[in-house]
Amino acid sequence: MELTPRKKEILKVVIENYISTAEPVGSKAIASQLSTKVSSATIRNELADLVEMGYLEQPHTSAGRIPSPKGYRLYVNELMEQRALSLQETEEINKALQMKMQELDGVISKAGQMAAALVNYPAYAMASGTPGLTVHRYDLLSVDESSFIAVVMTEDSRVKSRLLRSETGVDADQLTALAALLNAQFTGIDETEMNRRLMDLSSKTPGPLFMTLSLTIEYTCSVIEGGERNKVYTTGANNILKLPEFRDADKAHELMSFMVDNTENLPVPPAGTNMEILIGPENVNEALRDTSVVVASYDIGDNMRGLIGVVGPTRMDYATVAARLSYFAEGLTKMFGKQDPKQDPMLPGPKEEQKT
Amino acid sequence: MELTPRKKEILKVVIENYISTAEPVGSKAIASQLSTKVSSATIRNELADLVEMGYLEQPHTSAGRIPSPKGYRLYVNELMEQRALSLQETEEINKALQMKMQELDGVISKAGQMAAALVNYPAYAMASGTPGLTVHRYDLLSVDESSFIAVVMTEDSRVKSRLLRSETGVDADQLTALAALLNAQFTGIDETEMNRRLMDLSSKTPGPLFMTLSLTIEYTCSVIEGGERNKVYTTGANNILKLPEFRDADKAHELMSFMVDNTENLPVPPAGTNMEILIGPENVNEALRDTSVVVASYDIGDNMRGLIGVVGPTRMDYATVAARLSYFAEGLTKMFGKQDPKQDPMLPGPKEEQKT
DNA sequence: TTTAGCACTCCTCATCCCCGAGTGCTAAAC
DNA sequence: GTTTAGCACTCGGGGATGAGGAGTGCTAAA
Repeated sequence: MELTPRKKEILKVVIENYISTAEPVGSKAIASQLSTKVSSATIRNELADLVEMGYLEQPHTSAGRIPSPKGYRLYVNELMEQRALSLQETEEINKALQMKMQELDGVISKAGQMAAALVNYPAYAMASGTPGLTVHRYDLLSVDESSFIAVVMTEDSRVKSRLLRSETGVDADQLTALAALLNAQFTGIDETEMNRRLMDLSSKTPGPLFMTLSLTIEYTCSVIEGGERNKVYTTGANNILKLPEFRDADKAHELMSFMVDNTENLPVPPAGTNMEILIGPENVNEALRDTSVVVASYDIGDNMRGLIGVVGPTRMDYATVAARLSYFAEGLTKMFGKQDPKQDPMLPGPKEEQKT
Repeated sequence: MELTPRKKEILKVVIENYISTAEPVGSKAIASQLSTKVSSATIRNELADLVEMGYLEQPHTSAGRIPSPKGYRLYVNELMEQRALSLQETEEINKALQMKMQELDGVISKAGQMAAALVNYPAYAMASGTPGLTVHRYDLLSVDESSFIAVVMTEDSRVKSRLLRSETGVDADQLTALAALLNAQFTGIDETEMNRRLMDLSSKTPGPLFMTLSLTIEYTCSVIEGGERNKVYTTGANNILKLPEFRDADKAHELMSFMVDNTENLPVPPAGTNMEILIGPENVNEALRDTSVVVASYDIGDNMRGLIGVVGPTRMDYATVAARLSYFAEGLTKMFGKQDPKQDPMLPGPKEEQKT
């Protein structure tokens, strides 16, 4: 059977009605919204065909039709009109983008929060890429006979520091020597290599100094391994409680628990694309098979990508969500990109405001 | 009318039954659980008195009794037995306490998460105290002709750093001079005073250098003002969906939204106490009047206090929650306190593990 | 003061039935 | 061949009804 233009139009009307009302759509209602005027009986014939073809479903014999995942997929791929954002919407998003995002630590979770607020669905945010971050430079600052400050600057120009305490004591000269050693031998390498070299040095270095060295390396490892990357932030989970499909507390609880616990299993868009929409069963995760996910990515610096995803019912307003999310992600990319290339892309220009 | 011991015992039985079942408790059920054997009719007489005195309520004439807030209050103050934690429970909490809490940034939210997991209710966490944090020491490290690293150590020994970029360029000598100036004139003072002194210097300092100076001060202000203090973290909100009183999605949504949005209005225990229990209408916040809140505090360093609060139905298991929360808070206090006093209390001992 | 007995209340749950929206099918019209 | 009107049918939603049962209050006796 063929998918005539009229069938497509009917499908579109059904989906858009269902998106806004969450209730099965009947033939009469469709007839009144169609561009060409036909009777409801004609629509019914078409609807029967669409059900047969798998684009629509019927909750029971005498109910209207609701879209199937296949129907949503066609809608998203072909029928959905690129929704133009209203001036008000763009302004709202721009305002959100102007939020001071000072440190990378914080940007990602903030982005998730704003995405959730933007679309009124739960959102998650994470960073991906740069699995092997390395250290670019070390500084050790003497504080007193037993403490010093370790300052570590990573390859991607983030700076982290911590007060460390050596039980054996360290003086300023030792720290200078140690910093030289670190900068010479412990830059540009990954964690395993660091530990290997540390082992090598264990015999050649005086005990107290080695203590201090390994302390610093230990801290360094925590910096390059930890941080915001790998972490997933979820927000706006409360939004799902407003949706009729989650009025059942058990369902809502299931999804929420999944989102906060199984953070590793959330969908990630394929490399090279900026946005992906996963509809219902297209999700690999069992817990998401009744929901849809829209994920957008933005660029942070050279080798790192931020991800913002939105989770909602399959009846999600794809056009609006996709439009807002992609505009927002583009804004984020621009925000990171527009910085002076010599400057660390993760840091704001000097003019930026400071208040939190 | 007098509150006889038997009345108290009955009240206690009613409350404990209601806590575990969430259903009105009848006279027969009470009779079977009382220490002295009396008939249900006797209980009914007593119940009628307790209702009259305001300790119990009756949903409708022929239902059992449920506790009123006044009843819960009496229970919490007098009747509730200090619940001893089982070995398993203490072990569980101890395990949670061993989680690596490396930086103050993170400890507070982590504490909230663990509290939520511990009691299966939504929890919030925040820090209070030290409104006027000041800077103890500055270091400026030259990176290239236009960038440098600012390292700021606060009075409470936290160290923060950031790569800054001066449009006008700075060399190492200038940075040294600037650092000396900062350490001489910008330590131990609060934000307003900082800005005042900065103003004073604006005319006396060469333009480019002043740019760099104000940039650094700007960053410093963001450090001492921002950070984890003042922020409130909420977690475990999904827990309420398991409770029968929140099966109604609207109620659950109302509470959840309140907890994520109105974070400033969450209850704080009065100074000088370690724990407070607020029952139903005792909460000032409108949105919390049907819920109870248990808040415990722990000490972080000298002039700072961490807060963990748990929100649940008035039918909350006060004995267990209070016991776990206070044990947990004590553990946190100890964890911060046991550190070498010379060492920054917010940082782990050198032996601590590093993996995240 | 306590207890047994009893009538009464009121919620819960299951059943039933009506109503209406919507369908599928058929036969006529275009 | 396609569209339309007509009509019988289906099925869920919602209100009415009634039995069952847990629990109460009251009274009178122990």
